[in-house]
Amino acid sequence: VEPVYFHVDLDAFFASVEQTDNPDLRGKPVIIGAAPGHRGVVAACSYEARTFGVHSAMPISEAYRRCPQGVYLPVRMNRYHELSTKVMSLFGDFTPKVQQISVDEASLDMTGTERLLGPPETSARAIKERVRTETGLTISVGVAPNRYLAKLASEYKKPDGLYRVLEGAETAFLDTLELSDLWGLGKKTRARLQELGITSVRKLRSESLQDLRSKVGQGSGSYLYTIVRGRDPGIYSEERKTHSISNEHTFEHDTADSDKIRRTMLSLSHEVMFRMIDEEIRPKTVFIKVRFSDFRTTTVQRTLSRPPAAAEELFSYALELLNGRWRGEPLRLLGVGVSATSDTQRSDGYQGELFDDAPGTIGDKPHPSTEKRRRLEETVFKMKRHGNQLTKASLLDRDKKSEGAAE
DNA sequence: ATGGAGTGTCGGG
DNA sequence: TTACGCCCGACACTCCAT
Repeated sequence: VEPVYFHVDLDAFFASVEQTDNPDLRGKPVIIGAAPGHRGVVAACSYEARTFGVHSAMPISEAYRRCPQGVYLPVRMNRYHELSTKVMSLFGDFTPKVQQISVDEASLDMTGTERLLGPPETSARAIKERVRTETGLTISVGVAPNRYLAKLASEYKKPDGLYRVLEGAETAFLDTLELSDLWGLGKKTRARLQELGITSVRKLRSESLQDLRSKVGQGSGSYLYTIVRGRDPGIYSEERKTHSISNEHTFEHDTADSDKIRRTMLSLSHEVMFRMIDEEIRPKTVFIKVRFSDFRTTTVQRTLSRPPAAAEELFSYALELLNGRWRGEPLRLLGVGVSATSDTQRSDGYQGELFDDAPGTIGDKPHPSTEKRRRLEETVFKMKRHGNQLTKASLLDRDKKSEGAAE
């Protein structure tokens, strides 16, 4: 049986939810994110807003300049999560092989469903219709012989799109795209390729694996070589555990107030420790992140002999790291994090003790506030949506196998 | 050679 | 006077130890 994958993407998700929840907003430029006048960016915006040149990740101040008549709304992650769960469960009626990629995306293995559901175009239309009638939301569906191409296909006809890349038409499809349409090929790599005289997918495909690897690096070289041939680089491979947890904060105004900085550091540390315990991971490396007024950003890390056992302990290590790097200049951002580099951080029966017998454990603290729980849920969810992403290492291994002859 | 640690870069949701 | 969040994983590069 020929493999068939669907990539499903909810259109302008956050903004669409706001518009279906409040019909007054339909047809209007809706911008979700920080409030105008504050530091922050656009998390999502409606297609109406996009006609003003607004797009996600744009500084909110810039968005406001371009679209002062827009309706600016805060992120209501709980509500989006709710609808996301509903939509994801609908996909389960079409195939058991649903991989949620993020809050608004899923990759479906539809191989072998034809006998039951009809050809891919038919089942794709059925899914779109089902989501629309049950939630009022529109989705874009990409159909292809592998997950990577399905992802690109879902972008191809947005919004409310449906596009299929047939077997045998992979490279022809890719040749209709710009380099910037390729997932995993960002601005910097594009600039590097431009320097090398590579400005199209076709040209990129004409480069040898060896050249690509030497010019853009081993990992990226193999990756690019794979994707321009319409092969799956494995961006949605199965496994994936959390390796790091971090919490950072941009001050409303840059500050050199050491008391304020200490207090911020402490609350960031508490949040990180809370999530460490909640997710049952035991990372041994502590790091801090500092951003200065001029946007220069630096991280400092230190590996411990055992995981920090309490927020206060994490806080004291973080403070030490800060002292090594901060000379009293105003700070724009402060972050605290933990990561597990080498040895596994998998939860097992043994881990409880390390927390239990540590001094000042979180165990004798009161229950986290409702607000804190809510934020935790949001954060955990946001992190989980990254849980199915590409491991470039595994890609490299795959490549060494499949391209061994070329090496 | 190999691998850990530390720092920074890149790409993405 | 003026922008630029928050969080994640992978990787390059360097220094260092084995």
